[in-house]
Amino acid sequence: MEIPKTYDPKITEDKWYSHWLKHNMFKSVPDEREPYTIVIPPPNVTGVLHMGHMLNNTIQDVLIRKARMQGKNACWVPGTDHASIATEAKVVALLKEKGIRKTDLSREDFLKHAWEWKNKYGGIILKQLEKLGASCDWDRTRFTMEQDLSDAVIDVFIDLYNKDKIYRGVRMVNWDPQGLTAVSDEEVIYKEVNSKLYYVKYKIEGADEWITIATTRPETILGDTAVCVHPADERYTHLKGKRAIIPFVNRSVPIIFDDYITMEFGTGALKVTPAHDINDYNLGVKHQLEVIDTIDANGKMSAAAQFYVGEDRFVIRKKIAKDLEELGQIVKIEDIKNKVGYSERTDAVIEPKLSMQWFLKMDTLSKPALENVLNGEIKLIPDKFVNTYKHWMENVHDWCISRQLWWGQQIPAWYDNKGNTVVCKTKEEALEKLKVKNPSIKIEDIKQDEDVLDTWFSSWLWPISVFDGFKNPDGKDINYYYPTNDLVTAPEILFFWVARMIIAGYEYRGKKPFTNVYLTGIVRDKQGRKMSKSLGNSPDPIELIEKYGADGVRVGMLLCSPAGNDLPFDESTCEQGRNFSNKIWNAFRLIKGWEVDNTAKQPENNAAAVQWFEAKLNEQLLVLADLYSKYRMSEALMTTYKLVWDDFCAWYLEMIKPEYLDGTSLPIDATTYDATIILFEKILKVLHPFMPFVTEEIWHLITPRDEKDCIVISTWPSTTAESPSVITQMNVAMEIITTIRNIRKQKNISPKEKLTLFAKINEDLRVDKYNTIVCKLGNLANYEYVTKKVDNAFSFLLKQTEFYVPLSENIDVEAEKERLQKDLEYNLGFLKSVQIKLANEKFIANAKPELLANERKKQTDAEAKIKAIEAQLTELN
RNA sequence: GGGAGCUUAGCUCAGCUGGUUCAGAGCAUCUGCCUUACAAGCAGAGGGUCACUGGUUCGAACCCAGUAGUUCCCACCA
Repeated sequence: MEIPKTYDPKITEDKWYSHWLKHNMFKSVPDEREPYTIVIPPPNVTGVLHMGHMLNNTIQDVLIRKARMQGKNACWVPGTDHASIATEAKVVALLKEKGIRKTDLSREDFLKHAWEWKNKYGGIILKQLEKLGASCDWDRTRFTMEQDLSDAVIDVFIDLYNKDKIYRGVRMVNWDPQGLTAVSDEEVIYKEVNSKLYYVKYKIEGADEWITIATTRPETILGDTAVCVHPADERYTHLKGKRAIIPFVNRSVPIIFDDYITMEFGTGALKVTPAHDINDYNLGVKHQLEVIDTIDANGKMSAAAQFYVGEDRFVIRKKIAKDLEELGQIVKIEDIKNKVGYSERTDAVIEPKLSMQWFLKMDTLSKPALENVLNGEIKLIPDKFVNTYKHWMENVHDWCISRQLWWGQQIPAWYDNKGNTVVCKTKEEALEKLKVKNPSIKIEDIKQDEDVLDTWFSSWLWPISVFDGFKNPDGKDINYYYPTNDLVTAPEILFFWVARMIIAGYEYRGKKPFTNVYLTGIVRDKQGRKMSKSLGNSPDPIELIEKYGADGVRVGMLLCSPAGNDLPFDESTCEQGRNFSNKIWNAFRLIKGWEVDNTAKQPENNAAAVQWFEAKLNEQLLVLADLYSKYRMSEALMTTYKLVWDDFCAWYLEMIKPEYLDGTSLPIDATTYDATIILFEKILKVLHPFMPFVTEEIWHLITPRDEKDCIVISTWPSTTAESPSVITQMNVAMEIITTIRNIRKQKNISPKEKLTLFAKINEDLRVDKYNTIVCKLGNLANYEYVTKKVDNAFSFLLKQTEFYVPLSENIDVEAEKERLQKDLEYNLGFLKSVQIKLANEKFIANAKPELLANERKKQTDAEAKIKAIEAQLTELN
């Protein structure tokens, strides 16, 4: 059979993925083995795969595949998040296209549309993960709004309410005027923007005097209920007890004094709008100011504003400034930079707004979550994030958990017609409970709270709820898989999600939810910008897979992604990944093409090569184990890459490759061939977590196998004791080969021209079994030992052995001398530096004994080498 | 405003508790090869005052201080 020259991912990827699924190779059920568990950070159900997911899920897949091969019961739980605000916004937009307004629909009808949408499009992202090769146990796919998970959310809410950790109250919250809901502090992103600072003068009541305030938000003037200055500010002390007149509305408001004011800012006088600024609100509470809510939920001026009613606050900002100017009340306008909060989900400017919301008290809940990260029970990788985590957890605010949306878990709070509230699961229960306070109540009088819970209030339970830990707290699954092992996620959601999962884990299982948190970097473009849909700078991962193959893209992503460092993504690394797939493919093609001689005895050089590569592989497996244990994924990949490309392909295969005679290939002896197959299969296994498809394809082509005998469930190669001498001996042979190649290059000798090599070597240093290898890879006709110098030959020195390569052309004696002289100087310098060290009493006194011994050895080695060079030089003269 | 991190070759990064003349890897570059596994390849080579300044030390890319640049997190300055 003719094997194609290049590896074609298109004909292998779908084939193997469905094969794996067909044979349930990703499936996990509890058994006697040690579990290894990862729960996926559930992507938004509205999402499509982006580069961040690619990175994230590639890492998870590498970890899970490796664990599976190491004999653990690997379980990767996939799923999606209902993402209430994002999904609701999407459905609202979709309905709008059809000419339907959300307000025209009942809650039930809207939810019907939303579920329809979810059922139709909600699975896209999971399908895309299959393209990447993600080895999730798809039978365990969960959705944060499916029945069991929603039940868990509601139970937890009720439980926390009963524990007095949840309360309801009117607070200043972050209002998203586009999403029409409150959002939590964490969902507000502050950006620095260019603004204008308007200096506006207010008339002092009953006096021919004005006070000038400075504001960036003139549109809130209509809601002003005071002017505030610092008590120590002498400019304003005479205004004690006076009142100011608010423009347009002509409202008389008190001038109050509070040391909250920064006298240096603006004019030192602040307009106070308790309804639309958190600081002003606090001042209002303190000084018992009236609260006038002049901006409605949509960010438009409300009736209470009296003027500009129904117009957008930003339109009004300009208009009001112009109108004030006409009134002669604008003193000046300055350009300033300030920070404005934007909604994480809708990117609308956040409006501080007073409203009735539900909150979760975080102070005591967060304690164990902080402790157990600080004491290393839960590890953050890289650990620099511990600081950030600590800071957040120590300053954590109460969590606003209610959202004015329909898509999500509706808050299980029930109200009667007399202002009574109960929290419980069903309306019927609520009726019973309310009857206590309100005996005449009928079920029709009971209304459920309209709000739903923050999405994160469901996803913080994810590691428990995916295993039915709430429905069945003593169940087999939860007890077996929980705590999970590794969580792989982006640092952006460390507080949103990771911290809260830890809190929930301790609160509801009394145990951590996971042991290691691997925080990936953020994928950026070449200019360092974050990849995002709005910037359009993110390549489509699926297109990349089409172009380079899933294995190529996986390698490309991982090559440049140390934990926690941002990843400047460049498509060229995917190209490197694709080339690597091809390299492996061609190694297979070479081996597969050999003719095997079952009777031939294994030549000594082949035995040496096999022995060497076994040692090398063993050595690198130990390196890999160490790197994996430290979650150094890109280094583990690079180590694998070099092992395969350099050691296996460039050296080992070249060493044992049968020679060609008269246009036909000689057969290879069966011993070497069999050993090579075994080694190659080990190589494939080591590669498999990174490159599942190409390795599976070759796995089946290199050896005929049962269809159930897949590399996915093969066993990770074991290691033995190290044999460093084999490696160092071969290193010498390799060095000789490289030097000969170097000489060819320098002297312009064709690689085809056979050379002869003479070595003036000590008997005890000779290891003859490598000589044939040297001859083969150096393309030598002869390799002979001599006892004295060879004339008219290029010479070089390795490990105190002189080598000579006789050349047809005459040796340029002067050039040789010069080269040797340089070499001599280098070694003299080196010797000197060692001698200085050894002459230093303090060094002798302080250095570790093994270091000292090493230095002494260096000294004798250098001396010997110098002698050898000097001898060569005198011979030349 | 507070805090954390980063700065090593053209690019992306290693360099563990200071100790080989210590400055490394991959990619890119350059040179020579269409050598029957692979030009998506082979062989070879060149590239860096380890951001800057000072200190500690027998010895500093590594420890300390300061400076500059840069990234991120937190915070209610109108």
